[in-house]
Amino acid sequence: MPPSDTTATENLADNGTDKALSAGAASTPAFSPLYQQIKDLILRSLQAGEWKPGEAIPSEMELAARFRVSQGTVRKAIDELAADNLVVRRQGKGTFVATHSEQHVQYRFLRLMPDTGDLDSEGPAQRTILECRRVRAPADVARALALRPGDAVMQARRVLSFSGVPTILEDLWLPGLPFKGLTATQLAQYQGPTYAMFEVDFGVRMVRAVENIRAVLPDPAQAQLLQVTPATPLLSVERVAFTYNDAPMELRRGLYRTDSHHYRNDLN
Amino acid sequence: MPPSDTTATENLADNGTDKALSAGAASTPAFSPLYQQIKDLILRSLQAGEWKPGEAIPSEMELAARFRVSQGTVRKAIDELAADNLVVRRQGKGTFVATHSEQHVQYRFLRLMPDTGDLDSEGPAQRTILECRRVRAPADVARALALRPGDAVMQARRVLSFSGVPTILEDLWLPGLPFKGLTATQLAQYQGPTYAMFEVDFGVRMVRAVENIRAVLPDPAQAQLLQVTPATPLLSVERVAFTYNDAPMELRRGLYRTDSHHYRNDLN
DNA sequence: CAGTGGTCTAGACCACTGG
DNA sequence: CAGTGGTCTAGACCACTGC
Repeated sequence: MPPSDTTATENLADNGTDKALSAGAASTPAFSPLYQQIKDLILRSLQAGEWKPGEAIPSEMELAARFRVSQGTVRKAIDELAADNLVVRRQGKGTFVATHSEQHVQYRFLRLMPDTGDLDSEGPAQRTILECRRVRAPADVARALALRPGDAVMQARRVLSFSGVPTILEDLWLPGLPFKGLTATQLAQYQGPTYAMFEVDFGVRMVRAVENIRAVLPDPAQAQLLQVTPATPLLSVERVAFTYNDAPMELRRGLYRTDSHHYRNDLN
Repeated sequence: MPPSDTTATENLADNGTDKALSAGAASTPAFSPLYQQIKDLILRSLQAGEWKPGEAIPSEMELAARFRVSQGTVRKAIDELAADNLVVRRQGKGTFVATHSEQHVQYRFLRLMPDTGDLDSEGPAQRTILECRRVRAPADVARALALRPGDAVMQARRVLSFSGVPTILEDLWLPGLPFKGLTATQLAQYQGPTYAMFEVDFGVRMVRAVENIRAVLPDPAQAQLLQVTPATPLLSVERVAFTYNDAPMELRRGLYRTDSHHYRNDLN
């Protein structure tokens, strides 16, 4: 138990009778339930890498003991973390840090589906890396990644093909510091989702993302790479992916062919 | 309390000691926790219209008494209904049947956002109804709506404009029986979301939807209605909306201009 | 079998709403 | 003030996993 943990728990109730529900500092009038504080503490540990993706976090009883709260309170905290896909519960086994590897759906963020057939009846996508280099961030990229214009970023371009048909042309932009040393070989060779490779090789876990979608026409170069005519309408999908803390960690600009695939979205 | 309610509760635990967690019939080996059974019962009441959209459902204590379970079990059932957006909890007031009227976000299912500015800084969309008539369902429409080809359906076509700019061209297909009597006037005059009108005038509440998105070029007629050239790429958004029971109740084919708007999607 | 998460209960108290 | 949902606890038991 690191000393930072002790500091962090000081604001919590230290027995079952007198509760300290409000945050310790008098400057924060905001009420925060205990389970939320517990959730934040666990979140901080996840962020700090106390448990790696795929590993089990301590059992509910252990966490309850550590934070001096009841199991039910820890349970509610973990319930929310599970709802946020940060953690996965497995009855009889434990609670595990979510990972983009070994996920029941192989591509958690890819919403492109073949028009006929199931999820990945096409098998895995073939990746062709066209480019991977270190460059200075253009203004728009810098803004999206919360960097200063001119900061170093890794930029990669690749084509994903399904059943031999080039279907997705993507440009990836990654902040230079955490992704220092990224190579085309890495992008090409890694088996499994690219985000899984980011976890393993760079310790960066993507937690959520936002996509902005438009219909566009490709320029001649893009058309050639996707083997379509410049008059073929394509889906432009601009994605910003975030780690913990809502820190943007990737800007991805994709062009999707939708002649035999479609972008699927479930609205609740 | 209708007599059907008594029948429905017979399978539940009738005191705190001996639980009857599994479904009553021996033919169902599936284990179902009590709170799930409660959830299903409440769901059935919602479906049956025991409480109308916007109305309060009974308090947790009342429901606990009615079903002979603890408040905590009812709470967990309602929590899931709230997570599914079927019900809205308001502390100090009660739990209310969700409705497309008076919703904090006015267009729950419309993901098109202006490139600049906030949600509805543009004000409400102007609706132009081009068509509204009773027709026989083509094969593809019938399939989407779980009808037989040739069954009667209502078909409507409209243009939505933002700040005077025609932006969305939509074709709506609705099953003829529940939507008998739908008129263009109704579609044009109703203040608020169309789905709110469906609740009020037809008792049909849309609960979830699925959208399939592609990039397409408009045919000449479509281009003219949206005031774009036939070479302008557009988003094709095909939506199927469902009521309770996952019964499809609407097929909507939309063409979205994305020159000053974009389709936004949050990935978790 | 012990250990994990999952369900259920009963009771206490808190925060918010409205009369 | 009474009534609502929201939090927290303590303890019991169930279902699942793996040794």
